[in-house]
Amino acid sequence: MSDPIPGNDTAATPPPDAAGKASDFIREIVEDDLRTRRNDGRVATRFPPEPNGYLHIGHAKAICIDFGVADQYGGTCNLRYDDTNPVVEDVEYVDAIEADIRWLGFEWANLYYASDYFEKIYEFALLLIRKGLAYVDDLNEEQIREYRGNFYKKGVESPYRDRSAEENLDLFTRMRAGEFPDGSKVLRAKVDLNSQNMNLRDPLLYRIKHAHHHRTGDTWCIYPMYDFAHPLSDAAERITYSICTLEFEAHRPLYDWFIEKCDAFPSRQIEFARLNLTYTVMSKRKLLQLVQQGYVSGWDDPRMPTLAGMRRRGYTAEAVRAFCERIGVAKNDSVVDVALLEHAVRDDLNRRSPRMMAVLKPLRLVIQNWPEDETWEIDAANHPDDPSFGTRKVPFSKVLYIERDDFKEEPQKGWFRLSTGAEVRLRYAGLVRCTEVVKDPATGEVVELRCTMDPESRGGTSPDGRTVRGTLHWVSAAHAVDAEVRQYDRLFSVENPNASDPNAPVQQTFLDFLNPASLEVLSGCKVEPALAAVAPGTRVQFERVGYFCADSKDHAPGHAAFNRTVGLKDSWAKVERKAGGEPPKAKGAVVAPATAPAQAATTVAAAPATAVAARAVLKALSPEITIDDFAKIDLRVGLVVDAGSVEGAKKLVRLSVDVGEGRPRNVFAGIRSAYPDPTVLVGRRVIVVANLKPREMKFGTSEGMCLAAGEPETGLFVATFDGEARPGDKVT
RNA sequence: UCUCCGGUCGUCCAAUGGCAGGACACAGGACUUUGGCUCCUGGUAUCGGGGUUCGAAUCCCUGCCGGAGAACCA
Repeated sequence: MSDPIPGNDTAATPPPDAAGKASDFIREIVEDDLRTRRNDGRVATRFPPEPNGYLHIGHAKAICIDFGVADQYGGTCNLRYDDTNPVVEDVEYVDAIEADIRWLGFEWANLYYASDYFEKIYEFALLLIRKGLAYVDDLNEEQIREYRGNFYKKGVESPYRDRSAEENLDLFTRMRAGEFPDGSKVLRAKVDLNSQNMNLRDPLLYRIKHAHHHRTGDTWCIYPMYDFAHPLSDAAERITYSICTLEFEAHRPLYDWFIEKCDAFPSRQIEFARLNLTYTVMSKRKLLQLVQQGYVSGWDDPRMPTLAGMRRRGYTAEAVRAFCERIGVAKNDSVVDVALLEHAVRDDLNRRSPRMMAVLKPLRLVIQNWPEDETWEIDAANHPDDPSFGTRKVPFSKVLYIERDDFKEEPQKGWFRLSTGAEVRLRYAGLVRCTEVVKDPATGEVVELRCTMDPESRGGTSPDGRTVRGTLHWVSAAHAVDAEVRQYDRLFSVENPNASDPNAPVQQTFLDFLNPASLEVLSGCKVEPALAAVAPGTRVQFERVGYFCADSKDHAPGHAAFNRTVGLKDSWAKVERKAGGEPPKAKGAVVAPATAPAQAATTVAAAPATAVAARAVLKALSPEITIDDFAKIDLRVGLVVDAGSVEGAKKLVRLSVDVGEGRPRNVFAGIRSAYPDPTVLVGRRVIVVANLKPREMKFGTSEGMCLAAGEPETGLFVATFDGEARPGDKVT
């Protein structure tokens, strides 16, 4: 169990009655059934993705459960595409899904499509009609909703509920034959209109969709609903455990109802809590939005939680599987700390990555007592703890590059890297002491360090046994190869990007929490020759920096490109943080141009404007964000011409604001607590952020934001003012 | 307001009427030619109130909190 090597655990089938200690409640159920021979000792599961998106880390959890349970008990797991809704599905995703599952190290016993069973499912529908358990309903969508009632109101029977079996048979056959337009009729099951469980209030079985299906083409114009198709598909494959996520819990009674009434194979549905991760969004809709609107470069952008993205970032399948094991399986809604994922990948990569040296932000260092033209080929170990990784040659010469961050003119307490007069070890090479600092006379910037090397210390230790605590990585300038390094960080800057702040002046979306520093592209990095020569996809530890992999798309001879998978743990950063009393993580930090010699990062407060600018800039696809971008925010005087509350949204106020455009803008603001009667704002002047992309909201489109401020107790007040400023005037 | 599901360290998962344990995170220390790895140490939890019991995280009652539920989505 602790050894998640793909395929390694499939051969060993424990005897069904070997009462192993089940590791979670699902395996407990399976082991109970195995003991009682419930399915003749057979275990069959399935993984049922809908082909309308890429697989993400949440799917990985499901895959590990579905395939893992089958493997562990000598059973089988099928891959079955849940393709019952032709309008949202796309073949593009099918290949990607299969590649991702295989990458994780699983192989399906059979590959099916729910659409393979359309004919069978249709037969079951006829059976239910004959049994008087299904009827064709002519009510339209809205009427059905109306008749169905709600949590507090019982359902009312449709006037078509008592059609005879003959009439239903005739109508349903003609539905299939294409005699009726979309939406004109549906087939419904006759279950229980009084149930508190809405799923049982005569659920839909079939709807008419004259749509082309990616597999069945135009054969069908009626398509079964998930609730009907799923149990019957499971039955067709004689699935013993239909494992799914918690939101299907309320569907289980219906699942069982169909099995009973159709006399189908009784698969058992078991629900577990889906995976949530801090600093991550997992919904397909949101991931699709990030891709389609260009906030990321694609489904395989290394910042995406998709398996394709994680793979490109350098994650290993073993790390993902180890993570899935660590998080466990339960029914509690939970949010897993992304640090656990990061730990899993560090843990795996530490064992399996060769070490190499790369300098990300180079600073010249000259060894003054080293001969001008002498190159020393050092044999360096590729792994400090595992000799089987072997050694490589690393060239050393008079002029080197070290990391700019490894030198400080005025070191603070505890600093044991380089500073004026200090001695450090150059990894594998020897001990050097800094004797001189060369600065650019114009800017004062440090441009070069001059050092002397202790000739006795070749290799790294000195015969007198003195301790030198600092060890730096370096690259020989004459031999260095230039590389591009993409430093990836969390895509979102808040733990929960799904939750908007109720006090925010305008309702926020997850896009407002995008981390503007999620990608920092460094060019002109210096790497040792052996590193530039690795194949795309190769994973390496840059000593003292982090785990990186050569990009699978962009890394090529003549253009070295590496992605940071995850940084090394950095206990010095912790010390600095504590000393500085700074917050744990610089949030909303603005990234200086990557090529700039000094890092002129500016930190700004996490105000809405920041998020907006961050969005705009990310959208522009530039990794380089400057303070200038914030100057682009367009503030205008607005005159409130109408104001009112918003039906169904306690915190929102709808404002109609004249900003001198001939047509007033619609603006929603979460300021209701401060303005129980929003009409007091009519006639007031406010400050509007005018150059925002209109935001689609549940209640309408918001075409701007109003500047506001306030205390938690009082709620947010809109900044208003009187005077002669005209609507549309620029505010500076 | 109704129904269902859930509530254990900061986070995730165990303990299935009998010593509340592990991992991550955090804090301290040892070691170190990566401020990495490894090792040692530490703190921190049973949602509240009643009840049953020799004994309750576990069973019962009740309150509170969180999630899900009224798509011709899955």
